[in-house]
Amino acid sequence: MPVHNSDVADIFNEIADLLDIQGGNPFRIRAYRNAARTVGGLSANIAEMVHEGKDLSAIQGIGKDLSAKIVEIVRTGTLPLLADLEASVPAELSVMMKVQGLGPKKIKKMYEELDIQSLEDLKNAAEGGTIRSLPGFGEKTEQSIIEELKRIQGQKKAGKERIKLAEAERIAGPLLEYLKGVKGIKDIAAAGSFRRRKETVGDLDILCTCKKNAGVMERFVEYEDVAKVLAKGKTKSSVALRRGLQVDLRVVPQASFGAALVYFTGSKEHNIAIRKIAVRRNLKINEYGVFKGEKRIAGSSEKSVYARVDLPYIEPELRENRGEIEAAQDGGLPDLVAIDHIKGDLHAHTKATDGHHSLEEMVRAALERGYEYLAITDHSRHVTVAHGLDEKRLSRQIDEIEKYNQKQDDIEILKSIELDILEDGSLDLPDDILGRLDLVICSIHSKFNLSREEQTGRVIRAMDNPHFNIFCHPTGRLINERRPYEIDMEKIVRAARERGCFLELNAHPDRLDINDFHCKMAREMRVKIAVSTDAHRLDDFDFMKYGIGQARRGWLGPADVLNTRSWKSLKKLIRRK
DNA sequence: GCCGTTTTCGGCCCGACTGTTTTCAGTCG
Repeated sequence: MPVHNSDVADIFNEIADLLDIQGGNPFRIRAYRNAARTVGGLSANIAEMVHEGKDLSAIQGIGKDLSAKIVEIVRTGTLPLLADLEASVPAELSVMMKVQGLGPKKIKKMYEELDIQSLEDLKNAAEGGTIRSLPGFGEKTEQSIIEELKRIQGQKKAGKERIKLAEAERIAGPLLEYLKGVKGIKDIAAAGSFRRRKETVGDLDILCTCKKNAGVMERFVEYEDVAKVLAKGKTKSSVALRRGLQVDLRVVPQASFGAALVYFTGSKEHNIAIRKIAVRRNLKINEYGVFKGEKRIAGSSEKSVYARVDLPYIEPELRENRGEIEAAQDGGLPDLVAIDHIKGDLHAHTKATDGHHSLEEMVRAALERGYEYLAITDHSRHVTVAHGLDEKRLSRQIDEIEKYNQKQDDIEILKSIELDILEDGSLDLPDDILGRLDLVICSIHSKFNLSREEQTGRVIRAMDNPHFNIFCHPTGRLINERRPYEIDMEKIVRAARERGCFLELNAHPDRLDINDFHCKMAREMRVKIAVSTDAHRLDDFDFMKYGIGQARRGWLGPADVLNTRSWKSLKKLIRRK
C-alpha cells in the first residue's frame, strides 16, 4: 500500500492532538500541525520524494527530525512515537478533537475526571448530564457536544469535508448576492481558498465593510440556507449552511479592508512569510493594517499592504508561499493568463459519441463565447460506452466539418478526435485517418491500475506516434472520487517536450487535471498547456473559468497556454517535425 | 520541533467569540 501525503499528515495530526491533550510543548505541537498541513497540501508525492532521495528538510517547516520521521512513515507506514503516545493516552481522545468546541484542555479534563475515553463515553456522559458537574463546563457545553456528535455522525455518512470549487461557487453566488442586497453593506468580497481558486474549498470566508449599526450580522444569520448559527458577534459570525458548508462573515473598518482581504485570503503560509518580512522592518501586519508601533500606515487596499513591505501586488492564486514572494522581490512574478486571452476550446464532444448536442449547437455555443475556433473531439472506437467513432464514422464527421467550414467563416471548426491510448501504447485508429485531422488529442480510459513504469511507458510510446498532439486529463483523477493513476509526470513532461507534444489542463471542475503543481512544472520545462473544457453540453464551455483559475495557480501566462493563440499560429506550433 | 541579515539559543501570530464566569480560559481560524 503506497503511502500517500494524507497518510503522513494524518499521523502528524494525531501526534499533535495527543501531545496537545498531554499538555506538551505548544511549539512542538505547532511544528507537527504545520508539517501535517504542509505535507497534506503538497502537490508532489512525498513517498516519491523519499524514493528519489530528495532532501525533505528543504521544505519550509520540515527539519532534520521531521524529515527522518517522514522517511520512516514512508518505509514502514507508521511511527514509534505515535505508538508510544497511544500507549500512554487513549488514541480515541484525538478523535474527540474533531468535536467543535472541544480542545485539548477540555478533553484532558473529561478524561481525567470522568474517565471519558471515546466518542461513545462522551455521548453517554453528555446525555446523562454528568459533564456539567465539572468546573468550567455547563449545560450549554453538554448540549453542543450532543449536537456536534450528531453532526459528525452525519458527516461520516456523507464522507466529504472539502467541497469542489464549482459547488462552493453555486452556494457562494446566491449568498453574496443576498448580502449585497443588505442595506448598509459597502464593500464585500469572498476570501480564503475560494478566492485563491483552489480546487476544493473547506469553508467560505466573506469580508465586508458597512455603515454603523447596519444590522448586517442579523441579516446574515437570517439567510434562508442557514442550518445553524455557530457564533454571532459584532464583527464576526459563523454559520453552517444546510449543505454542510461553514461560512464566516467578518465586518472590518473601511481603512482595514485591504489588510483584512490579504489576511483572510491567505494562504496561511503566504501570510506568515509576508509578516516575517514586516517584522524584519519593525512593522506589524495583521487584519487591520500595517502598523509602525501603534500607528497604522497602510491597509485600505491590498496593494498598499504589499507596498509597505516593498512587494508588488501578488495575485490571490499565487499566494501559497511556493516562491511567489521571492519572485515578487526579484521582479519575476508571472503575468497570469486570464479568461479573455482564450481564443478557442480544444476539447468538446457532440451527439456522435457521448455529447448531448449536435455539432451545429456546439459551434453556436462556442461562437457565443467569442471563440475563433473549436475542436470537435469525439471519442474513438475503443471507448465503446461512449459509442466511440470508428474510421468510417470519423471520416463522415470530417466531411461534415469540411462542408461546414466552407459555408461560413465566423469560426474555424477543427477536425479532431479524443483518441484512446491502448494498453500497449498504440493509438486506437490507424495513421491514415489521423492524417486527415487538424489536431489529435489522446487520453487513457482503461487500465488505470498499471504500475507507474508501465503507465508512463504506455503514454510515452503513444507520444512516439507523430500524430499525437495533446495528452488529455493526464492523471485521470476525479476530485474527491478517484485518485490519479500512477504516472511519472516529470518523465511525461520531458517526453512531451522532446517530441513536440503538449499537455491538457482539463477544466472540468471534477477533474482540473493536470493540477497546479504540474502546470508549474510544465511551465518551467517549457511545455505548453491546452486549457480545455471537455464540453459535453453547451453550458460546459463555462468550465473554462475553473481551468483558468487552476492555470493561474500553476503560474501560467498567456504564452504558456496553447489556446490563447490564433488558429493560424497554433497550427504552426502543433506541427511535428 | 523549526528557524536564523540580532544564527546554535531563544524566539515562535493574535484577535474574536462563547460559556461560565464576575474578569477569563478555552477554542477557533
